[in-house]
Amino acid sequence: MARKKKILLVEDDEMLTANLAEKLRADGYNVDAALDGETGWEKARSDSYDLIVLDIMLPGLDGISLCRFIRNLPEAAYVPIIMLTARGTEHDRIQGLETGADDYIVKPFSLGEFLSRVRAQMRRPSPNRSLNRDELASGDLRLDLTARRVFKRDSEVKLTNKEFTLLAVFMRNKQAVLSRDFLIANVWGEDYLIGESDKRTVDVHIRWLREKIEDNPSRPKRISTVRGVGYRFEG
Amino acid sequence: MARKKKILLVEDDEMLTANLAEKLRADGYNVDAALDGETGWEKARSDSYDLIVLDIMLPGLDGISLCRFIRNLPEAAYVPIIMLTARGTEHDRIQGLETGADDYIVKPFSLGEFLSRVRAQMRRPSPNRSLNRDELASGDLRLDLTARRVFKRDSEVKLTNKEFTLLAVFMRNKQAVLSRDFLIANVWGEDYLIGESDKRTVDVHIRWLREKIEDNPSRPKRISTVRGVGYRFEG
DNA sequence: TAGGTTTTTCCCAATTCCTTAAACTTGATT
DNA sequence: AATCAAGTTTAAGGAATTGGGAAAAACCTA
Repeated sequence: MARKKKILLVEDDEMLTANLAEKLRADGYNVDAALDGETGWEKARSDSYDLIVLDIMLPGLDGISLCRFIRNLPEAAYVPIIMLTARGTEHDRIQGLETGADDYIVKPFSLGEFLSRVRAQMRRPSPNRSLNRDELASGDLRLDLTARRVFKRDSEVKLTNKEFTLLAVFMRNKQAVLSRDFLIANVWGEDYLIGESDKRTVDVHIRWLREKIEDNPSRPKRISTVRGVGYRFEG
Repeated sequence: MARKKKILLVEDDEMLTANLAEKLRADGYNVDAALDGETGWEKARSDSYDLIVLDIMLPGLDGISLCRFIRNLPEAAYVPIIMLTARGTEHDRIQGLETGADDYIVKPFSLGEFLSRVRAQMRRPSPNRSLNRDELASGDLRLDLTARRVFKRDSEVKLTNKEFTLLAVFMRNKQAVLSRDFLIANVWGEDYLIGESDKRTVDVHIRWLREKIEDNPSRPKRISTVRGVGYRFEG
């Protein structure tokens, strides 16, 4: 039989938490609760959930920041998140959804409504399971080719288009020395006509990339240069 | 029919090992399991695998060290390695990822996810397979054309671009006496114009090369001089 | 279209590498 | 052993390559 789905509830109103938890358990879910933001963060990062319910107003770490943190965890980036808030103002709402919540419930709400939203999220064929995701990983770098996102250690690194493709080419050719010509052909395209002088643009992109993925950009460990030949991505 | 791909599984949780092995076998792989680091090491060095799955936390020899050892085996240096790590143990995790694993999976994970990551590694036709790597070896010298690296008795020797191509030319023409003209044509390029007198530059490069690859540079054993003709690389 | 981001170009400084020249060593030949 | 041709070694200048700053150009997006 299928494993029970696990839900994390982060809400500071104990009464409400108890009610919601009870309702969810009655519906067959496995529920974990946290009464403040920090505890919620601890749980979110150390266990894996199928859904996270976050109150926006929380003591300590607020729901919006927490949501953002969670979205930056490579392993939890795609967990569905439902936000709860007392205020239904346009502003909060937009902010909430922009940080990547999947749904938004305005207090007060009925248990019935709550449950049906939860079920909706569970039904949704979320991109959560990395089953069909096309990924490349190496060391503590992981890159999701489907979503074009890159994670270093535990947090997301924002790369531009060229940087991303460049990195992908490197990761598909670990350990190999790649010439500028090869990189241009594979990142810019075979047909990219280029004068000898413009190969320097490769160097510049390498620099931007190093800036973002190296721990110490001036002493690059991941992408090393092979003088006179090109660059090499170390495993 | 193609040979079954062989996977080595090093994980101390017997239950988990059994599950993973079963799943992998059902998917057509040949699975070998080890319940501790030492056994894993024995197997890794005495047999050849297409993929190795390592838990980080292991009794005795831990996964991180094991991974490092494997990466130092010349014949297994490029086997894809997937690490299994427990969530939350920030420190171990980061360390592990730097030793050159090709992917990592955070526990708890689903069997489906596990399998898809295994398949991803197997699918990869990258230079990770030692089979596809372009290598030249002779005695205790090994030179990896793809990565442009040279190893002398398992430790890397840093060569400059010219030195590297020079050595490659020698190793492709073992035992043959190569004239300076031949070397210039093959290392510097056919079109390299040079005054008769300046063939000395070849000698100078030979000298740097000897400095780096000979045990005793003043009594060269690998590259010997054939007076009046050129140089010869001894097997 | 304005404003921000991404991509490309350009230039200079730092560095590494290559060449050249010259002194020195070795080996062959007589 | 003396001589000469060929090879070796060292050091110094010069060439080539890369890194970093900055800004123009192209590209988006609101």
